[in-house]
Amino acid sequence: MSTKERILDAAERLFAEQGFAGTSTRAITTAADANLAAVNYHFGSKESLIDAVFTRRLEPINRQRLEWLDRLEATGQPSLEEILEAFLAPPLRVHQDPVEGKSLLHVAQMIGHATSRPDSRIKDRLIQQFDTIIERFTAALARQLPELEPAQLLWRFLFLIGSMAHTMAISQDIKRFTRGLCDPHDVEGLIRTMVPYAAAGFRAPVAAGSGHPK
Amino acid sequence: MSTKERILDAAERLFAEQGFAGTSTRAITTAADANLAAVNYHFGSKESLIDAVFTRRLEPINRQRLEWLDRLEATGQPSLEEILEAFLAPPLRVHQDPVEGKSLLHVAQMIGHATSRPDSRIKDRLIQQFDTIIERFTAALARQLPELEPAQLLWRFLFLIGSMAHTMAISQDIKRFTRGLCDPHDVEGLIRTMVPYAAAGFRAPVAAGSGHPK
DNA sequence: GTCTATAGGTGGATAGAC
DNA sequence: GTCTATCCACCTATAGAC
Repeated sequence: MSTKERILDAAERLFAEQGFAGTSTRAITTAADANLAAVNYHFGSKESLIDAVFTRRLEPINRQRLEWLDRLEATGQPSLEEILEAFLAPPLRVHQDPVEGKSLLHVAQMIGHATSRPDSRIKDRLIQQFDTIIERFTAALARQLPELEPAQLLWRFLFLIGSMAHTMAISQDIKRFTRGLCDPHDVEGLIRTMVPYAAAGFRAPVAAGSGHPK
Repeated sequence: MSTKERILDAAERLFAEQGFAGTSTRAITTAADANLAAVNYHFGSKESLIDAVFTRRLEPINRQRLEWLDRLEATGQPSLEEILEAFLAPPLRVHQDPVEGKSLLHVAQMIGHATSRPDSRIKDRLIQQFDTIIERFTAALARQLPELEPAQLLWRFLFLIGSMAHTMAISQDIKRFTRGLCDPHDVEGLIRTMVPYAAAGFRAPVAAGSGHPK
């Protein structure tokens, strides 16, 4: 494996475990069995390395989501459940993959670090990676739920993202939290749990006055 | 205002904005207009300061949740919507309060920082603050939904926590994300949106095989 | 591409005067 | 309780040999 790849792997793990500020390039190069100067040689700076770590994992997942949605829409109007599955399954499946699983756990934790920090350039560039995804999926959901006001649909989409992101970020604590009742490694079961939960939420009648005080 | 309080206020804001490792005690004491040695004098260490910042805000909110649930249960079996409101309204209301609002936004972001870091003592002590809450509310939900398997109920409770935590953590980006359609400052509207969404999710029929592969 | 060496800076924590 | 002064470990980044 090349030095560049070893650095990406080590950085991914350490950034997830300790945050960006909490991880020194020294720690990364040591863990990667590379020289201290290698980060700057291969990536230019610590910040560019962070971007590279994100892009390597997110690009394939978001491509999969869009291809899945493309396939669904090519054969007519997809159901609400199908749209939700196209959104949830790609990240959750990678998340659980025995080979790549840890990598996406780490990325989920890194996203937690980045989104928790309100004003960082890291976060801005991260959000760009999701622009197309948000646009395509909200459009598909709106076609399936024409009665739902746009603001309500967006709120519910945010709730869905929160459920997914939170589940992934704390997956290693879920067993302890639930005293072993919930098994985060059973991803197909998790998908079959999350899709109906979210679908029912999206179909719920709007309470009087929600989000439209005037 | 005492030096101790000024340090807590400054630390809360800076930890939220920049994470724990990204915030130096120097930055905190400068922002608090206090002496560099004051953090160690009043709190002993940076880590104990982090704990103090969390406890100051979380303790009253979790007390409010439990009192609300106590009142509900004193007058019979509360409805699913009432239980969810008792769980969601206290943090969301503080979150939006003109005086204390920023403080809880900061705590939400700090929770994001802490939960994103898998192995920290900070996270362990943070989780303890929620032990009673989780126990009492899952029990109340289970009484209201006796047909739902315990594992399914816990999954759905995790989804709810994710929706709430995520909404609070990114509240300052919601306007931008939704092109102004969703207004995170309309908390009563948000509560009236989130409660029916989650209630419908909790009541959704369980898909075949979810969470019980064997 | 990889190494050593080092510059130049910031970190948490403390000692001891007031 | 608050201050100054200081210790020393650690940080990112770069220069320059190989």
